[in-house]
Amino acid sequence: MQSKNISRLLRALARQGLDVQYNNQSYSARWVDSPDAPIAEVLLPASFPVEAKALKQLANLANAKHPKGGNICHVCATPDFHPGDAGVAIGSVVQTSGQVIPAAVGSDINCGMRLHVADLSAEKFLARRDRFVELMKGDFFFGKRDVTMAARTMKALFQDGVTGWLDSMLDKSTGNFVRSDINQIATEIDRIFLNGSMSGHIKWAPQELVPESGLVRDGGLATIGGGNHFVEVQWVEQITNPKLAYRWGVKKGQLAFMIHSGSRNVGKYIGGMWRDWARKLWSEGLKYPDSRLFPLSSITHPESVTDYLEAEATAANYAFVNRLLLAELLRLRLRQVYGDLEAPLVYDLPHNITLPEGQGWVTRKGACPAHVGQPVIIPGSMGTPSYLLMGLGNSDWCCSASHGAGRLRSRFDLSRKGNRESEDKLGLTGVDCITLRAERRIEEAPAAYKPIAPVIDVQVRAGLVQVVARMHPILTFKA
DNA sequence: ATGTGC
Repeated sequence: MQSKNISRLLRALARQGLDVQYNNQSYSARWVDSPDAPIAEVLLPASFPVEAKALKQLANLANAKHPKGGNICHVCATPDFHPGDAGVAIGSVVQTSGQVIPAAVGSDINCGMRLHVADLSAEKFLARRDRFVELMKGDFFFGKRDVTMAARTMKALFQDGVTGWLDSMLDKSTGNFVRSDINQIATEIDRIFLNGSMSGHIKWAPQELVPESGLVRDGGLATIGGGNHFVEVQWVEQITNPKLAYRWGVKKGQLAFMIHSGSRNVGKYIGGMWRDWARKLWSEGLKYPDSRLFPLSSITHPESVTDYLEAEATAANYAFVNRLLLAELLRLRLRQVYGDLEAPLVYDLPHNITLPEGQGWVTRKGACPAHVGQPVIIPGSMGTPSYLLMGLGNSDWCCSASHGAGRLRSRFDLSRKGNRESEDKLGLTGVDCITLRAERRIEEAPAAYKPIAPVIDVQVRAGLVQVVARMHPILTFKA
């Protein structure tokens, strides 16, 4: 089944010291001169292209054992596998003990997905689409927003995520939330991974966002962000597992609202800070790794690992609240345009995060946790379906699933060549995408991504996930 | 990923 191109690629990699084999829907990769490193595996259909850069990055990750303590236990990658800018491939999952690798998460801390549904037909939605778009434009059309928030609320959300934010919205004298719509948010907390609350600390947050008292002007909360991030209105076109779908509140014909966003500038700030610190900690008589991956050892520097995890959690908390507030904007406008709709949360889960699992940690970069029975949300693109699935907790793949279809063509390639390609060739025919930046529509066109169906299919066949429902895009908002 | 950039 392998094409000549792939065979040629594997031979070229072998000459560079990277042993890559393909069988049974997966590549295995290992640097020949590192026989003790675990063999990295990539789940990928034979018909899909694979890039040398991404394979090298994954083998480097398997090679990122801390020389003075710590272990790489397991490295794998999901079918949305493609090269990353910072030396770690998107779709990588690494299980470690005695060490964590800040670069394996990077800057986009707690990038994740959130899904709501509403009892509203596509027909009724489209009848007032223009009014809805007009209102959402006002909400979304700026990369920055000036949210004015009490400093104590900001502090609470950095330290405790959604729980902290809810606590700060409580009127202590009456025991009620300051606004009645917050009641619904509180009842939905069990539908957020880790309840949207991790152990963070304000000392890791950008200083200007955590004054002692007063008000904070924040430009990141309740904004979508760039790249592949979006807010999308979809239609539930197929239910594959009715029992689970009903249990999770999803029905055929409903409208779905999907949010893909992360920790914005906070993750950039904290991720960048720790990328630099990990490198500095490394310079204590150790040879610099060529891969630019600098693991922190919990054996030689235990405080560095607890500090990093606390810092990562601080950004993760911000991301959970960011998605929550984006969803509240959506619900507000839906109610304004379509009347009293509940639009309940189905699930919110991170796909860029380090979690304690097994004897150590699992770091996923562009990969969803997919533990047994857990809801998993995998978006396609603005012109192709997205999926709601259930995790099967497959330990061969570190209990993970892909976070999307995976990029096929770079943003740069599309901004340079895409503008000269036809709408049809870009897969944009019939796509309703609202964005102020025309190039975003090109860079994020369906042709930028792998076809989602085989990506889902290979994960179902390999026993990572089970499909619960499929949603078709109606309207996409890009920043 | 980031109001970015070969």
